[in-house]
Amino acid sequence: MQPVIEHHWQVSLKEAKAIQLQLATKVKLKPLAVDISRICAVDVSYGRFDKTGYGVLGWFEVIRDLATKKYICRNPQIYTAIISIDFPYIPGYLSFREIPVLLPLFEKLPSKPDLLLVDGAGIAHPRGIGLAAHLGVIFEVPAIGCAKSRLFGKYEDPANEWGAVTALTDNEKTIGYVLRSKKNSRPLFISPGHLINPQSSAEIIRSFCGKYRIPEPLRIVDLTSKILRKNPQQFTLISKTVNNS
DNA sequence: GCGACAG
DNA sequence: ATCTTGTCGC
Repeated sequence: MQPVIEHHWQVSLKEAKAIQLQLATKVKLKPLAVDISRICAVDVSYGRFDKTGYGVLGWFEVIRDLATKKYICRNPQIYTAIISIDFPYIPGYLSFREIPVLLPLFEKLPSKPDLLLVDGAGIAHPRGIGLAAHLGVIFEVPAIGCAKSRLFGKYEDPANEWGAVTALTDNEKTIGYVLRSKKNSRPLFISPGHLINPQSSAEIIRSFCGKYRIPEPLRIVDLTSKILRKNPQQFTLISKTVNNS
């Protein structure tokens, strides 16, 4: 799986902004059928003091439980890479920090997934192109952004009950949903990334949530990235581009 | 100028 | 994101 759209990653803030404005025009929102069968989830964790990025891409086969309407993940395939990150963390520019770490992982995928789940914003972003939207557009694949906190948009707190949702808006326009994926836990901020709409995004993420706040596929890659950071020697890396130390 | 601010 | 022990709620 190769990007359909290529651009430089080592850019200035100004160039990064220009790239985002250009890519934002390519985002397409549309309903997505819920009978997805192959999905990907990605996440990146960081080194304590150095600029090391620990990227994880999980490939899962999913089936939907007819009774509970929840998705169940099967045959997980985990891809990992350890790559030096040079772009700083600047709210609104997370893509330029994390995507370079994930690119070598996507290269190894035999085919496109039906859906990509991302730990970050979709279109609920100052320029409408958060990490999930950026990935969706350059790979031309349906994507959903599932962030643990708000980056952009207005909302009211959803009721403190599993599954409660409220709209995430921008000038009265719904750009995503705030979902209480677990009682007594902070809600999730869901927004479409590409080739899906706000409603489908929230429905699908909700169907991936069980007893934990984070939906299963994202929780698995998140936990894996932390294990990778602590114990990299137990993994077969797709790529390793970092200073020896 | 001040506050907000995914990971 | 990362650091970090106990502790409150389900």
